[in-house]
Amino acid sequence: MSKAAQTRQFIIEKASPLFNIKGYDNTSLSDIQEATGLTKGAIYGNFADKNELVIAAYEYNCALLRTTIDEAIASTDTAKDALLACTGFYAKNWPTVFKKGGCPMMNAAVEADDHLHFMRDAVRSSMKRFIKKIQQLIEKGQANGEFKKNVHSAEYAALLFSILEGNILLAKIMNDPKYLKTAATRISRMIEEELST
Amino acid sequence: MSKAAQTRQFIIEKASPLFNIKGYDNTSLSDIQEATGLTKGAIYGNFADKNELVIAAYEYNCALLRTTIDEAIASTDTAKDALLACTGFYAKNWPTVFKKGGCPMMNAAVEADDHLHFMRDAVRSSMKRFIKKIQQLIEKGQANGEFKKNVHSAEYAALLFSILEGNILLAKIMNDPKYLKTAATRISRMIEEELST
DNA sequence: CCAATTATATACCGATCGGTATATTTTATA
DNA sequence: TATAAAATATACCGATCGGTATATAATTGG
Repeated sequence: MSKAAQTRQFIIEKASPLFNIKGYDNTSLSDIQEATGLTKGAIYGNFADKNELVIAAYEYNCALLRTTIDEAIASTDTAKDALLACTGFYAKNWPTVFKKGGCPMMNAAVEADDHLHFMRDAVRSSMKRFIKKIQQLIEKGQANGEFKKNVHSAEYAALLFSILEGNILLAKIMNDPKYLKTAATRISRMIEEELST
Repeated sequence: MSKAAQTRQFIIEKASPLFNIKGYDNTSLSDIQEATGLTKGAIYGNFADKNELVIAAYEYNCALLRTTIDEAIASTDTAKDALLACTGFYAKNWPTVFKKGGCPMMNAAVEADDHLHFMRDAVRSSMKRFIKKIQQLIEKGQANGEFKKNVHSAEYAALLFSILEGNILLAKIMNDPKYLKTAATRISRMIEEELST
């Protein structure tokens, strides 16, 4: 890896939590200078403009989330447990996630359709990807007989995702993780009563 | 109403949709000047600073939403229909709501815990108020025998709210109201199968 | 190890931000 | 209608924003 590539990665790693906590628009270049200890020369030598860094940082935030959730999924045996691990991730890791600014998709989503339109596609595809992951877990369960086959997997996945996000919103603004517990309990119940055979 | 009070109200009415669409932070004083046709003199003559206007506009956005939903509720007879009217509001009025920037509570919530901390209390209490409205509709149904009494009304109200908000988030970023329909269908089913006696 | 290249630092730019002091206009009152 | 008071317009302020041209330093290949 060339020196510049290293620096680029370093900038992304230092900037991404800032973006997720302070907001992509509200985080300034000087914030990033401070966090990295670098100057504008180094930053603009590695990114064409702030937007490029914003996108890269957002992708990094999502990738980090994905990796962690994939690990949780990997250590399960059944589709049901995998689904629980995936949807229960936020409830289980709330202090950590909260400290890092909450769900990157939700945070970016609001800014994206407010005014940072250039990142809307990135937000959309990361959300679709997440929902698709849930969908595939459902379908896996349907294929191996764990889950009922008459459930519309895509629609159901989106529903689970929205319950999750809605409760994250509440938990964050109220500063109370009890909402995440409610969400986890509800989803667990839905899996038990509506999905499981 | 004095001239200044009139102007103050006029500014709030013109600024509030802007804030909800562009974001409270991203909407500048010059945006507001343009929208009102007034100058900074008039604006700062009626508000101590931008924050005061932001709070006033947010309250106005919430009050508007509340009024419309209350009207929908008023034209119902049963607790069940009232609950459906309340939770189905966004699905029914999506084009209008969408054009106005979506749910004011969600929009403000993300900005509030990102960096506009001064409006966090306002967001919290408006959300609590909305959830309480749902809760009271549930309790009304429990009192008159429409709903089962073993449901935790407050918790259940928060759950319905989060399903609603989660789907609004999805609908907005994906620009697809189908998610709102899913939410409405799901909530309708929950009322039928879990609440109704 | 030296030169060419790449990467980073420095100093600056125009635009825009929220906010304010003051001048001017409009409103209300006597 | 004259005048005091209130409301609005104008012109400006310092700070900060993203971005860039250029100077300096670090890296790399021969």
